[in-house]
Amino acid sequence: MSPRTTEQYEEIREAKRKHILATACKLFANHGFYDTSISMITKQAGISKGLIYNYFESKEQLLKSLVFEGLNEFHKNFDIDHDGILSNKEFGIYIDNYFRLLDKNREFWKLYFAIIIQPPVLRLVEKEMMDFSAPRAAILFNYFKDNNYEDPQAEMEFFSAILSGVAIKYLNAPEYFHLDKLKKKILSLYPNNKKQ
Amino acid sequence: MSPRTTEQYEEIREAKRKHILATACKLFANHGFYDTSISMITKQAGISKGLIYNYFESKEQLLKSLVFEGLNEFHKNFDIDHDGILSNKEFGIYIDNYFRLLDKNREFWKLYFAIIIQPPVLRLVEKEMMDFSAPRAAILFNYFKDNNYEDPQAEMEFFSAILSGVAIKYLNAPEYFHLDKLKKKILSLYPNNKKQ
Amino acid sequence: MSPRTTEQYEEIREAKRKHILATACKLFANHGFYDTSISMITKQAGISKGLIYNYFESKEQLLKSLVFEGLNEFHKNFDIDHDGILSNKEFGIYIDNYFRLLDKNREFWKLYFAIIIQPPVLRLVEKEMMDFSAPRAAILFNYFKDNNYEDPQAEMEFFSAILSGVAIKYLNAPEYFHLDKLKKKILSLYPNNKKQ
Amino acid sequence: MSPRTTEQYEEIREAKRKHILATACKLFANHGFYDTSISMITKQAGISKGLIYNYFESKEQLLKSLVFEGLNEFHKNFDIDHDGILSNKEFGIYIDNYFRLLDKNREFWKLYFAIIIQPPVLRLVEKEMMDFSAPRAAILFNYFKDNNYEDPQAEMEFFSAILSGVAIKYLNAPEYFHLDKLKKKILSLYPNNKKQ
DNA sequence: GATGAATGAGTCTTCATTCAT
DNA sequence: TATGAATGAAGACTCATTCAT
Repeated sequence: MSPRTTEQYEEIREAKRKHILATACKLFANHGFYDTSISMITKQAGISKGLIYNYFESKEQLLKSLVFEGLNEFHKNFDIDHDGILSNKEFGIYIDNYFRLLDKNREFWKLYFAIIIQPPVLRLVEKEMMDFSAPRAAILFNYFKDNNYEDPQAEMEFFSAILSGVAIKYLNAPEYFHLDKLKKKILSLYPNNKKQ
Repeated sequence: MSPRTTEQYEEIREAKRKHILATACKLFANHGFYDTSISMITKQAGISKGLIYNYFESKEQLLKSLVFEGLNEFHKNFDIDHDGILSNKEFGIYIDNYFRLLDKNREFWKLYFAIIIQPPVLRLVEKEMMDFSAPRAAILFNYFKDNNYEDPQAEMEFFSAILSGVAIKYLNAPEYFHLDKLKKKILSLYPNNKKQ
Repeated sequence: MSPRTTEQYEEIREAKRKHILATACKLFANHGFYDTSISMITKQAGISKGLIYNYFESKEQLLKSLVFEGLNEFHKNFDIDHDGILSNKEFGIYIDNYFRLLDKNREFWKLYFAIIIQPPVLRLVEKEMMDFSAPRAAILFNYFKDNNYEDPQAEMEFFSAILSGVAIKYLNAPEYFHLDKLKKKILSLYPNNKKQ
Repeated sequence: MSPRTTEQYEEIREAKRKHILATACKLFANHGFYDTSISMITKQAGISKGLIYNYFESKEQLLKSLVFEGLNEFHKNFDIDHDGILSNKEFGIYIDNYFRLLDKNREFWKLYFAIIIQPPVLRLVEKEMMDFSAPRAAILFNYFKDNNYEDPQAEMEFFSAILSGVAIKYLNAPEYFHLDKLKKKILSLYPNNKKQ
């Protein structure tokens, strides 16, 4: 058999990396960062304990990668044309996507909210978080300002709070909170994008 | 010398108990439950490591007491006359108190939200939490129903989500989120209590 | 009321001492020396934790007193006239008493055998034990020698072994081992004292 | 370099496991279960403190394994053909082996008797003990019954008591108790097997 | 790349003993 | 004499990480 090419190795490596990340995400989300041991992850992922350090420097780095790559994925759906301006259409799409991804990637978001609330874990990924949230906040501020809201800052804060609140409530008790109804309620508060 | 009287002992115990709880609350809130060791608490509280077990059965029990007594304190401000019905006035007072206590007991609420999002920690206090949230949800549902809201259930969920979202955002970045503006925004959504 | 006399105080003190010893004996026998804490003893005895140190120097000393005083009590029934010689009658009485006290003071004997088998506990009371067992062994040796047993030493060892074995088996499972039958069996091995 | 094969790992594990068991047996026998710390065992065995938990779930499990495997070893010498019936020959062999193994594995038997007498430790291994002693008692009962002893139950109890008593006395003071003489004495009580 | 045995610092918890009152 | 709060050393156990193979 001919030896594998470098690309093939890279592919295999990348696939295993993703596999480890996915396994860790599930476990972190359901057991918490501290109650998930490296052993649990490697056992669940079907690899040996030592191997994980071949892919990630440490447990902390694993978490960072997880959060960073997850947020990256999500960020693609915000300000789609990357012009720093949110059109009414983009605003509507954003809300749509928010709810869709919240439901689709429950585990990731559970992890995300657990992280931003737990100080010592947050510290680990603080920089990464800021890199995402700061520009997003600015863009939202401008959106409300451009749409002549009286107090765009307050509006932005309120809007962020609603989205976070809905997420937390839903993630915590998916059987009791109805995403579709909540989404409709939110959309009714921001009628602009309806006409779009 | 004769020994202290029972009352003297009880006073000492109660004072120290409160002192330990306050110390633990601060540390849990700022470092997280798992990153706060018993050693840290006792050192901070100025007592020996063993003594804490004279007051609390375990680290878990300490957390339970903390949550339970904190929620108890908070609960006093909801449905003040305990008739199971929320008048418009009580609804307004509730919002007032929510914001006031959120600011006043920031540490407790940081701890609270950290807990409800972290599965393994939540499990420890699940029962206590439920005993508080279930009746509260029911009363809110009735409030919206009695006030002829189209979908009281959705309204209740939405209202809960907003409150939680505001809390999380504020607790996470008090310097960036303006409680007074957010409160005004919320009140504007529920005009009934204005007229009261 | 007139103050108590010195003797009254002594009596009270002695009664409380005995009470503590009895409580400790029961607990040691049923839970083992290491699994019985000072707290357990004082709680069971209805006194405060500190008070026990007013009666016994330490947990170890408490054990020593327990064993020493118990053996002392038992020893009264051996070589009744203290002439260093065991008559056939005294031999028979000894066996009688052995079985009687084994049943009556089960707790003490459980403790006793637990002690002589557990090295670190034994070390604590080694001297006391030796002071009892050495002269007893000598007297038994002489008894078998005077009664013209072929190998008095072997006989003495065998006899001691039987008594210990019966005790251990019985104490361990009183419902399965029948003291009366075992006693009859032993007596049949040493017919001399029957004729007496 | 390629990793070790599964067999290599298993060999390493098994060897180390046996080494730990042997070390623990010696220490438990000489210091008692409670006075032997995990630290002592690992230090004596020349391994790190954590490693022992790679081989045994807990200190209790270590004890259980020790007792179970030791009794298993011993049991091989009882009712050799496993037909549930003890021939006179097997009875004699049993006594032979009992004395031989008592001397050879003194440490194990010290541990064994320390355990059956200490209630809290016994509780840990109760089931394992019963699984061994119950069938043995039954077989002995049948042996005495088949050999027309008047009261087979009493005989069985007596025989068990003697063996236990001899063991305890010998293990406690090997320099004072003469196994060979005691064995001869016992054999003289059960002459059947002499003719065999 | 892959394995899992090995390390050791750190965690929660217990408990005999002391001591101010 | 009597109380129980307080101490701190020591114990069992966990787990991220390393490393020989």
